[in-house]
Amino acid sequence: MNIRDLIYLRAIARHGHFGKAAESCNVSQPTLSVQLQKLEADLGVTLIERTKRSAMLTPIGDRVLGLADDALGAVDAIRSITAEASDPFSGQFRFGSIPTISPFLVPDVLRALGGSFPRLQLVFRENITERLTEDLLNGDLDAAILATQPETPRLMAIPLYDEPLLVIYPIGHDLGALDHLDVSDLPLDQMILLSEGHCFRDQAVDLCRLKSRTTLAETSVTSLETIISLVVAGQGISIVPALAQSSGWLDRPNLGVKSLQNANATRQLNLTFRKTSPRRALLKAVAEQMHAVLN
Amino acid sequence: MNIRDLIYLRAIARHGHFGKAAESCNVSQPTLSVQLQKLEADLGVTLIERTKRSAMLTPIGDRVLGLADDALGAVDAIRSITAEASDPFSGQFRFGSIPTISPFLVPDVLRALGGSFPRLQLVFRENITERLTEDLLNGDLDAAILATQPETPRLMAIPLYDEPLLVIYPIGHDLGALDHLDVSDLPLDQMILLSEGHCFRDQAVDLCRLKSRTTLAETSVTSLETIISLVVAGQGISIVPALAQSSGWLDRPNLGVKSLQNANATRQLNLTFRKTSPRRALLKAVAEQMHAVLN
DNA sequence: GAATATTCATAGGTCAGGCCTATCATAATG
DNA sequence: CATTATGATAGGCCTGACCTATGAATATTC
Repeated sequence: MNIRDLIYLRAIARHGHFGKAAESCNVSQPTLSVQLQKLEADLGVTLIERTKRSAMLTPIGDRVLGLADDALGAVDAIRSITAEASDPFSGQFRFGSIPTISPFLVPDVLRALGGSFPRLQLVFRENITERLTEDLLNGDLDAAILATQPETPRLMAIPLYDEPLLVIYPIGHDLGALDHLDVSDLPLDQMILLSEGHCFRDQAVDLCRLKSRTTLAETSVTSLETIISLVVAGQGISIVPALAQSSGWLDRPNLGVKSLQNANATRQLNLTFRKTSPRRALLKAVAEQMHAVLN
Repeated sequence: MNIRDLIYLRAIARHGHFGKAAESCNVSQPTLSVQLQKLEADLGVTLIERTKRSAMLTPIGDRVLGLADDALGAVDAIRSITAEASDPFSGQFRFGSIPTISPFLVPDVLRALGGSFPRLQLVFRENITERLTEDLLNGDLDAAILATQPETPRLMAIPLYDEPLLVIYPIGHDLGALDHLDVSDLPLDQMILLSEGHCFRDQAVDLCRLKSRTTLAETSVTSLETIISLVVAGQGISIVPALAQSSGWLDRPNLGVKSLQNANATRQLNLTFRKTSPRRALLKAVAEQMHAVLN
């Protein structure tokens, strides 16, 4: 059986005439004649009763036609939705980012993407790198803004922004007296960090361990907001991404902010997605939009 | 697009693997690879995201698959109902007969057909010849038991029974005294006939006019039952088909019954159907059953 | 009722396209 | 780094869908 055969059947039933049906299908009359015979032979029943006067459906032919209409309807629906979706800048775009990026970035990014890609239906999801990576790999996510390089060759990343890391401390802290700040100057025992699982914690740890093996303070929390509050309250110092400052999160009384001189005191934000993703054009355009927002 | 393509898509989606999907479809892997590419090119979208690890559906691919399942379900249903219907002795059998036959014949015929063709769903309809013929021609009826020969070459008839015509009269009527009755003996002015439109009226008229042009009595009614009652009540005489007697309808006190000697005092019952009907085998078998019931 | 028209079926030939085997490129695995 | 697994590509074969030309049977017309 063939979709074409069902179309032919429908045409013959509608016109009650092989010749006119053939014309409506843009084929010759013998074609329809032969194809319908094959369909009938295939199914083992007579679908059309031929008269010199009219070609009319048999009862079973009528039931088959009803089902054929169902099938053809589904096929039309396939053509219809794929025609819409053939625009690469339409449909759902499901992306995520990590908690140390989303609060500073997502409002602007959503606004920018919504403006540039009006036919795109944006779905955003926040999670830690590990979970976002899983979702990327199993296809539940189209892209993610991450601060780490992909660990599997199945993912690839487009760089978005080299983000400096800043030290924050309570006003009156010794750090306030230093002109040029280096990682080695930081009192690691006063450091407040995010809890395990946040890549930003790992990055802070890596950065500090470069210069010192002193154990870090045990205090660990689950959001930058809490960390800032703790520092403001004089409970310790911390490292935060520069976007927090440009977003105004660090404009708090009693909070000192200093940049680090170390060359590697940055994290690289990137747009990560499956290397095999069929939406490369869209991803590239999205990355450009994000780059524009960030730089 | 092609039904096969949708089957391939479904197989690839189910197995997540071109090779296994190909095996399940009994084709080679390159076949699936190429056919899916063609389908994607045809629709203008990527349906499957290929990885060395797994072939997974894109979001649009998933929606297409859902519709493909609908289409394939309808196709399966077509195969299913046609497989059942390929038995020529199954499905609906819609037949009719005229009012001067049905009361004597239909109960026995329904019983006989029901016993011989248990998978046949019998639908019976009573009407006058003209309406039954219309229904036959437009396909609303598979066959009809008629007492007239088809007037159009599009219909054909299998003879079932040569039914004698009988004269009925009230006991005490002059006719009771005659040994051998001929049409010419009948007092036409006392004749009670069915109303216009009933073929049996026309046949009675034809039969009588052969011998006489005397006008017939104006009394005309719409059922044999009423005619018999009128004759019993002494209102006149009439002609009835022999089946009425074998069915016991004429076993009434005060009713005399005599056969006619004329050679043409019969009507021929036949099974009429479209010459183009695809159910010739069934019709032949049905006619044989009816013949057996009648003879 | 013979001639003409209409309609579906058949025949033969052409060509696209679906399928195969063989092979390649790339990625996962040990 | 070698091996295995997987999907893509190439080239050739062959089915089958399509066309034109024609036939057979029925309708219509004069």
